[in-house]
Amino acid sequence: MKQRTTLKQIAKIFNVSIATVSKALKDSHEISIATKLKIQEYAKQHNYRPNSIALSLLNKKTKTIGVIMPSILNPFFVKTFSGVEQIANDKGYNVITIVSHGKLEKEITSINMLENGIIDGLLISLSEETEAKQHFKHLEEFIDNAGPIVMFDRVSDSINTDKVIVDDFNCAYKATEHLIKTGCKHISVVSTLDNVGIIKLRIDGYLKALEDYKIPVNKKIINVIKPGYDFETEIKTMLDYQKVDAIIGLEEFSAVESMIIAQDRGYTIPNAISIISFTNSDFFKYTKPSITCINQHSVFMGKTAAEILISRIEQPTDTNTIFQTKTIKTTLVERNSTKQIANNY
Amino acid sequence: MKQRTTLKQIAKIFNVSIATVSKALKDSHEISIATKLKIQEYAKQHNYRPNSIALSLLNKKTKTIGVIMPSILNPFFVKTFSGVEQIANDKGYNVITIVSHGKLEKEITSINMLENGIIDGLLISLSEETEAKQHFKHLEEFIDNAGPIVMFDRVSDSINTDKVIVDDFNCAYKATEHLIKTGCKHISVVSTLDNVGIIKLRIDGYLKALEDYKIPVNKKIINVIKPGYDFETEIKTMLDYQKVDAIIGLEEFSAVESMIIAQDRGYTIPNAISIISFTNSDFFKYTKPSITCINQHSVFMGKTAAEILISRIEQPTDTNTIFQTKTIKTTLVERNSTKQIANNY
DNA sequence: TTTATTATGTTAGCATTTGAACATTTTGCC
DNA sequence: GGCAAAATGTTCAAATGCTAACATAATAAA
Repeated sequence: MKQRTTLKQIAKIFNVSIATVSKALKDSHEISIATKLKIQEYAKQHNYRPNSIALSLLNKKTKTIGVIMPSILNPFFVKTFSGVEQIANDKGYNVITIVSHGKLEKEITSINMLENGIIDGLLISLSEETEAKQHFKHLEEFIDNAGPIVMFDRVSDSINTDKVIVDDFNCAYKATEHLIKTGCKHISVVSTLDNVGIIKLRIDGYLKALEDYKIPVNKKIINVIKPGYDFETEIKTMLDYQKVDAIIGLEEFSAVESMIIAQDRGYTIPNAISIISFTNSDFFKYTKPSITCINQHSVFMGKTAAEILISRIEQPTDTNTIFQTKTIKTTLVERNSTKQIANNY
Repeated sequence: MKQRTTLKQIAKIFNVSIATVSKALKDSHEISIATKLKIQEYAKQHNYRPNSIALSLLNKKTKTIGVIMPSILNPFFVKTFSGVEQIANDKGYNVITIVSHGKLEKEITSINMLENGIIDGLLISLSEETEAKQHFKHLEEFIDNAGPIVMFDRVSDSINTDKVIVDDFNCAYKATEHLIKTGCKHISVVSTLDNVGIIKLRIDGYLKALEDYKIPVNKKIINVIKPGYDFETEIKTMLDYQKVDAIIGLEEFSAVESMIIAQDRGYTIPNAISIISFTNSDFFKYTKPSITCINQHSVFMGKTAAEILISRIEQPTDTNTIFQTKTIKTTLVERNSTKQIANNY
């Protein structure tokens, strides 16, 4: 790596001031054509590029945004990230990504690190622990010191920012309703995430559907598996001791794993047990049977969140801004892990 | 967002110079305890954080690295990225991610953008087009102007940098050998990527295994599907008109899709046709049958690449550095899409 | 001579660090 | 007690790379 070309250097070579070089490179009319030409020529040849760090210091804008997610090894977040990346790049922003691994501590230190002026704004999906402990001071601090935040998917009402969410209540309702219409009566819900707001919403939607269709609730088949418990054991026990004719998996892995366990125990899918999963993973096409799922349009969600954030950055708002919450509509993608809707509906 | 706290501000409040504040916050012995205390107290209360942009300008280090990948909607790259993110964060670096979508143009503009001093170094897996056109000027320029590059997975010998690769030749060899040992004789290779160096290496490894085991080569079942051709049609045609008893998929999707198509056409897996895939996607466990694959240890690859890059950044090398190429060992993960090894081996 | 016009330079500012310089106080010694 | 030397506390100035407002100089036209 050789010495980077700077205005100063060029100025020295042509025996002019730094300002002249700066203006010449901007093709300012103030500078004579001859001077401009030779300076531009030299700059091009030496591959001059204005130092963006210096520019950032000057403009107090870095054209960089941050994204904090609980996980990246998860199709939902990968797709969301992909949407964010696309929009950010289109609009000339760089994206700094941080994975919180569900840990509040990591979230705090990362946000503190990003609070020093490196990013113009932040996209965040809260870590499990953050939601469980309802700790949001770090977010408020960021907003105070660094710039706007847009929360997506795992959001909190306690923080006043823009939000992009999925209609979790409704889509859980729709999924449950769909299963009911295909003749299921003992519908289980399985999740590995506890204390996460969206999970509560989904379960509420599920309960509401049961209520509306006058199906009794069996709490033993609402299976939120806490950390430390073995997924397989829990599901096996449930299948052995409870009547279950459908499973709604609240995350990809819950759904596929449950299906495999059920198949191993001899249940046919979808006749003995139907399966619906949240999140549309590309791989659901390839399982046997392919898995019916709720498409949360995660790429679109990422795009939307990034768009909102960038517009907030570019046209900062006054103190009494009203923040918006955008809800992404979900769709049910019917595949072969659910039965056809019965005639009497 | 209120006004960010700066040294200047604090200095004004206590009627001291900026330097005093700076030193006080660094707990310098030059400053009296009383002054230090009140300044530190105030700084803490007002949540002062040194502006990293100003520091970057001063130190010519941003503690940020870039990662450019052809795709992010691909388990291999996601895992690699995850490894990179972990190491970078451990070492206090931020990661800026850019997806080239296989396009040279995107790669060039991104690298130019990152050449302005925003990042201290770059990790890159070349886009398909870059490899096809053998265009590397942008990379050389980056190295000249901005800092070290470490290439991973899709690398080029034309560029003198550190590299982290997979032993593509050997693992294709091993996969082919494994199939041969389980009794397969008509082994097809399927890929959707053309003009990518690693694909050539893999095919070479495959050919070498055939040669060593004296199995005749049938070029019609080496199926590199060019853009514009329909995957399904190509595979169907191959299965209908050629004798095939095994398929090696050079990327996840090639493998799963091929398996599904074969199953649809009535072939049993693994008895009629065996399947081996490159890259260990978590979902290969959940297909029926589960898919035997080559674990490329992508997370580890990402970690290794990040470690090399950061050490290059932190202890810059002289002009005549010898760069290293690290090869990640792969392992064959046997599942149910391949037969057991026959007795006579 | 005055006034534009054209080309270039000066300065301040963005936030920070750091070694040198300065001023003040304390200490030591005769 | 007086004075130099040492210690202490604080400020200055330069540096990072760049821009923008303002200033200056020289030339040409009125």
